[in-house]
Amino acid sequence: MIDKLEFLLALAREKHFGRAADACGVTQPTLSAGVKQMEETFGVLLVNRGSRFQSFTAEGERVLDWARRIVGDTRAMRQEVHALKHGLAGRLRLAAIPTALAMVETLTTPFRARHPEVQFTILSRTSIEILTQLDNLEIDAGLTYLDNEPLGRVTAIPLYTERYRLLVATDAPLGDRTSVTWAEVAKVPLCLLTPDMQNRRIIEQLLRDTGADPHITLESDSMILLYSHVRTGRWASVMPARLASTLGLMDSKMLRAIPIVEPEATHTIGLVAPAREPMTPLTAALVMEARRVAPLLSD
Amino acid sequence: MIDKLEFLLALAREKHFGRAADACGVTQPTLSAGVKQMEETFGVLLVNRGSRFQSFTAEGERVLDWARRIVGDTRAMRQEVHALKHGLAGRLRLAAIPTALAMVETLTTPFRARHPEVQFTILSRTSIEILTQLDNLEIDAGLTYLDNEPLGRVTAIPLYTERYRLLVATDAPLGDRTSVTWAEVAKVPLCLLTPDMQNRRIIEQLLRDTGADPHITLESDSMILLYSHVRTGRWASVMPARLASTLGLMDSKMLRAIPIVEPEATHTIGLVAPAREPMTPLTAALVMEARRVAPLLSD
DNA sequence: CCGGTTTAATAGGTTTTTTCTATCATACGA
DNA sequence: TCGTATGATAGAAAAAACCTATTAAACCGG
Repeated sequence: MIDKLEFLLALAREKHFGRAADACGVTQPTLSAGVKQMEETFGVLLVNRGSRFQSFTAEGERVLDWARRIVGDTRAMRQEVHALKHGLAGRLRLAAIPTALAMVETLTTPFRARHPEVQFTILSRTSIEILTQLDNLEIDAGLTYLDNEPLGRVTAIPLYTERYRLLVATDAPLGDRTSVTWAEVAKVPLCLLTPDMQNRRIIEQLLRDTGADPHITLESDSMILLYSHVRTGRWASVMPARLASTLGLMDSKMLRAIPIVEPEATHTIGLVAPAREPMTPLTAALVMEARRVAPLLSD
Repeated sequence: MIDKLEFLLALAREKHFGRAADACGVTQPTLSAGVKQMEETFGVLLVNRGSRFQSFTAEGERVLDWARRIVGDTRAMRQEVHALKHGLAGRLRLAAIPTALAMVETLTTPFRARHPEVQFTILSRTSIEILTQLDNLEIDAGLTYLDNEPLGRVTAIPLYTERYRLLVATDAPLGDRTSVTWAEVAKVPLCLLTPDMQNRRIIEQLLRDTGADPHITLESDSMILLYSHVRTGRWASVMPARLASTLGLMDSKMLRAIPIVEPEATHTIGLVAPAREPMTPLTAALVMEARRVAPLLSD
């Protein structure tokens, strides 16, 4: 039964019988049969199919909701029993927005010191992807904006506030300033994250609020790529202060991270975990670590 | 997997492999194998066995907790999907303390008018049994005291307050009074519920508070039996006012239900359902009915 | 201390269920 | 219209679940 519910979850995220079957480590006929069997026991169609996967029926969506809960609880149970016997162990699957990637370390380092048997998988994802994957049990927790877009059913622990800096080569325009305004930033060629990133949307909004038409001449989903382009002196970028200092840019002679004012915008970044009671032991431990670390990060 | 969890739940309430197997509709070796298999997949012993069932291990108790939740959610899922397709149907399993049995009708009658496909099973149980069976998913809801002993993790909907009456034959001692005190009640031969019933403990406490040593010369777990003994005129009993009126005693010339004062004690009786979110559709509907009915029952 | 009883584990065999491979039917796109 | 992608179906093989019968161990009353 629980295996069948996992089939349904896989189908929900892959929207494709074959790929869902792969994800579950079974063949496509096995998954098809599993779904069909659930439909027979419930006496209700769960999936609208034409010649391919189309969508879930209303009943299917409800079952999906329950499946998320039941599968999640089952995993939590396994993990908890294992932790009782062998201590906290296993793999924590995290996802973070690109601008938060550099600070994940402030969470993972003390966590690992406390629980050496725990392994991590950390992915760079958009804020929307983080929330979806959280819902679908694909990750255990995420690091994303808490105050900008609706979060859904999650537990949120604020970690720090993002303040924005103009990242620019020392010898480039504006490179010698101690502070700049958003209006000034809008006039220089910028490289930013791609528009599917919330950070990009935030910054673009701030730029447009000045009435200007910003020149975003390069975009990427990688902060490293942006960073390397700024080093050429031909682009500037905007990034959170904490990210800039973590990267050690403050020490560099070539690059500067200049506070951007008017307005001095801030956004809260924090840990989000599924709002389940009780949480899996690993997630609970991570949340506890986040609460411990948060005061050390506040400005 | 879920079947195995059901095995564990059955074992928890039967404390006996053979009886648990019977309850699950399988043979004893099947249940034994199921439990052993769980122990192997978890890598942990769940049950302490000597030559017979002894107890659950710490890990076993945790798994049991999860099992209650997961099995409950699975049933709720089935029920919900069925309700989506065919409307609210199925069997609602209730338990009520004996003194509340006569008023269950005020809940079931309007409920059945609204949902004709729903069937009921209603058992007479002690307040403690009700809470245990609620935990073990053996019943969907119960009717019991809300204000006297600790309830645990339940949703409680107050329905009415119990006030006490001396049930006595018209020609017996005290039979002609318009009100009596607890001290007077303590002096006549009484028949009451057995001491495992909370109602008995409440009344005995009230009697002892007067300093007297009450004569409880007959006890039973059946209100009907008590009632038939009072009719002989050789015993009196104490019962809630609402029960007395529901039984139509007020109309009878032979029996009277006389208010007991000093003090005029009251206890709240209500519906209790597992504090699960979301509830099964049947339980949710019953809770809604209880909320609807409650104002009509208040004095 | 000794047979009888209760209780759960084990062995062996049967049935049921699950899963796989291979193939087919259908729709979609170029 | 033909090639491709997708999911259903059929049939066989493998795995599992389950049952009956039996055994081993503890408990109990005399």
